[in-house]
Amino acid sequence: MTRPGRPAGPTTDTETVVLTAALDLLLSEGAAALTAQRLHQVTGVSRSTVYRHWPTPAAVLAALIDVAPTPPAPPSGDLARDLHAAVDQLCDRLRDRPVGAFLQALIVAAAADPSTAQLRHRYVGDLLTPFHTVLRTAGVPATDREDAVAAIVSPLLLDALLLDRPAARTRAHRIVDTVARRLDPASEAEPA
Amino acid sequence: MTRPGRPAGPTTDTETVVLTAALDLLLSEGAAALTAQRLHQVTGVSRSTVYRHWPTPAAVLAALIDVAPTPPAPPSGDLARDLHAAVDQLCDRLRDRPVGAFLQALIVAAAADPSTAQLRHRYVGDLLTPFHTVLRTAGVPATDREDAVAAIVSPLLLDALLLDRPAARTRAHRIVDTVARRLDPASEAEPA
Amino acid sequence: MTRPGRPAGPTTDTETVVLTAALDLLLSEGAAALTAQRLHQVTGVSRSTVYRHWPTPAAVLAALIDVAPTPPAPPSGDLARDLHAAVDQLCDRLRDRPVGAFLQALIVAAAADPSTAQLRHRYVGDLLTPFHTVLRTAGVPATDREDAVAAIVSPLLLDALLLDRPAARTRAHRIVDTVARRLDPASEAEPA
Amino acid sequence: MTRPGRPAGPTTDTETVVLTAALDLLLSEGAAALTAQRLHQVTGVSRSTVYRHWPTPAAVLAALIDVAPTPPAPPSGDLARDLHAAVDQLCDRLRDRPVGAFLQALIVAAAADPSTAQLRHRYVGDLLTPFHTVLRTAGVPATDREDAVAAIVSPLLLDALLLDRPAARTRAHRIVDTVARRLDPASEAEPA
DNA sequence: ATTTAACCGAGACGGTACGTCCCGTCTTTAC
DNA sequence: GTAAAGACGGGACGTACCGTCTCGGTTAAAT
Repeated sequence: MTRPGRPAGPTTDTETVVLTAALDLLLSEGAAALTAQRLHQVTGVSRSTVYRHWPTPAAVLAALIDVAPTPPAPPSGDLARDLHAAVDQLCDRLRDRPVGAFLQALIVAAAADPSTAQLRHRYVGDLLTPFHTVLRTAGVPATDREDAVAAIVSPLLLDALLLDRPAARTRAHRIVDTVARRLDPASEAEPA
Repeated sequence: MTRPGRPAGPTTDTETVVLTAALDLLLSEGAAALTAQRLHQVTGVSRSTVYRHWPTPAAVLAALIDVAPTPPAPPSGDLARDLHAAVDQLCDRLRDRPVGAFLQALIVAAAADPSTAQLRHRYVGDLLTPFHTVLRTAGVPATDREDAVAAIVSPLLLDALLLDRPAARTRAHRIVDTVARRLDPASEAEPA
Repeated sequence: MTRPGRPAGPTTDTETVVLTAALDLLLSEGAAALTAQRLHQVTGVSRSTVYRHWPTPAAVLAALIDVAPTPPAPPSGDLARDLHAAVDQLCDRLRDRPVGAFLQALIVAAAADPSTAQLRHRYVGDLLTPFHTVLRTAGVPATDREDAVAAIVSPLLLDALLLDRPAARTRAHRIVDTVARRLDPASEAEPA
Repeated sequence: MTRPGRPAGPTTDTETVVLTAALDLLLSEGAAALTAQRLHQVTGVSRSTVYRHWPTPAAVLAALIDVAPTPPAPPSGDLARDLHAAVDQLCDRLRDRPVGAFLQALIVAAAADPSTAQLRHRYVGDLLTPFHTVLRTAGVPATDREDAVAAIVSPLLLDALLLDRPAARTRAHRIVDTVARRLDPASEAEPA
């Protein structure tokens, strides 16, 4: 990583600075704040520079999402325990990480730039992946898998997206119990 | 004590003209198009007049929602049949009526005007009401009711909101079957 | 064809109410405040009514000027005394009455409505009339009369119009002395 | 400690273009035309840019006045001749240059922005300066000086301001004769 | 007493200007 | 080659007036 030319200067990594501030902005002011103008005001980085790196607010959003990728899924155990673990992890991310803000931002961005839809689909897919993995590993057939994932995850996302309330973790665990009991009657798991 | 002069009230049917166009705009261009400017361009109604009637885009949205109220709930039968009916009705509304667009618009509007959240909560509540009614009539306890409604409705809303695909009607019916079988083992209803 | 209607004129004293308020407005806020809107706010008289009576702000101004006509000139005496009296009267009007405000208003109004110029010329003429009368009575020839009136009156108007300071009464009297001494060397009048 | 980047300063001659057009506008349409909107229509320069340079019409007016400064006073000779020269110069400026329009504009501007008064006082002062200089050089005491300047200049300004007629040059010269004869009886100058 | 028209109030409507803000592009300069 | 500074055109925004219009209520005069 040799930088040509410019010998002096602290060479602050502009992208890091801006993206960090962008994340703060997204969480504090919402998706509409991811503007070149706004980022300039917050970071001091010149407006021209911001435009050069990310020509559109959607690009900033995409960069943000790429920067904070989904952490690897839990190893594995039996069906019920793994589902509970995945629920806990998703609830944690909905609480601590900007997953909710990301989802809202992805909808808001699509209002101005329809091409964002693809990014949104990918992001939702990433959120669902752990659950699909667990169920597929347990040998659940595709249709049942779809239904189960939908019944478990959708309510959590809806809480964050439409009702502005923390993810109903215990309700999600109850639904997991129901699902697990139906798909794998042998295991009579207890809620976490 | 009647004061002289002409009583209040808009003489013309400006509101009708604008709201009709607003609905078209919302469906064709999304929530960001519900601007006074845009409505003026589309309807020919003066920008001042649009502002006079609805000072903010959120007001237009609210008026639109009030104009298209939830149709009355179905009469009643047994649990499974009523749930299936409610699912069908919701899927129809998601397909024919701008429920999906409304939901997206309500999120977009909240980005600029946080006071829209209340409107959004009310709207989602109205969507859930039929299901709650059916389950309460059948004597299902509150907690189970919450879980059931969440498991049934959330996936449908999420399809419209995040994945831009038509409501997965058959999956919803399968989930209704599961739920109904668990809550009311007597009925062994088949999917419609 | 005798109609049994009500063929009378304006019954109420709306005009009085509005014009009184208009005068106050002119003095307190300047010529730009003589708006139908503003008069409505101040008087409570409906905007429509104001428009009905005076279609344009210039009309209000004209009505105001007609309402406050120049009081009759002083009877007469010798040249110097009469000139001093006229100066005093003009200074009083510049101080107490809205002559200064009228002049400014007449210039401001002309910016929006060039037809006001005629009104302005008439008004200035009325202000000069007493001086011309006095000098003509004293037998001063036309050219000298013009010069004398200009030298005496113009500085007073300029103070009010351009320099926003009270009329320099004593200076005016000094100029009158100079003029009178030159035009009528017999009279060695003392300043008032 | 030179910071990187391009230093300030408008690259193009936008200001020249706009101010030239502004002068034309002032003379052809009056003070009320010195609007950002109007300047944009006339010059093609964007409205934003006009606002960026002169946030208020009064600023445009001030810039115009600064652009056309008073030319240097005449060298000097005896009292009467210098006064006649100053009168001629002022009459020329009232005829050729927009002094009359400036004065009207300064009054109109004050109607919307009282802070313009200061600018107006300064401008009138500049107009009077040559006369004061001449008289002071000739040793005329302060009070007489004030009277003389007022008697000579005020009629000229009033013609331009209130009566919309060309400056009465010959009358001004007659008044100068009278004044000079009184202040400096040695010189029995004839009108130029 | 009834008619009749002048007067007035309330306000909807289209239109225009205002001043502010943001956006995206560009050029020029400095490192 | 990258960053900073900022001028510029363009456009939307929300507000404020303006002038016109219609509608409805009141009232004073003339029959």
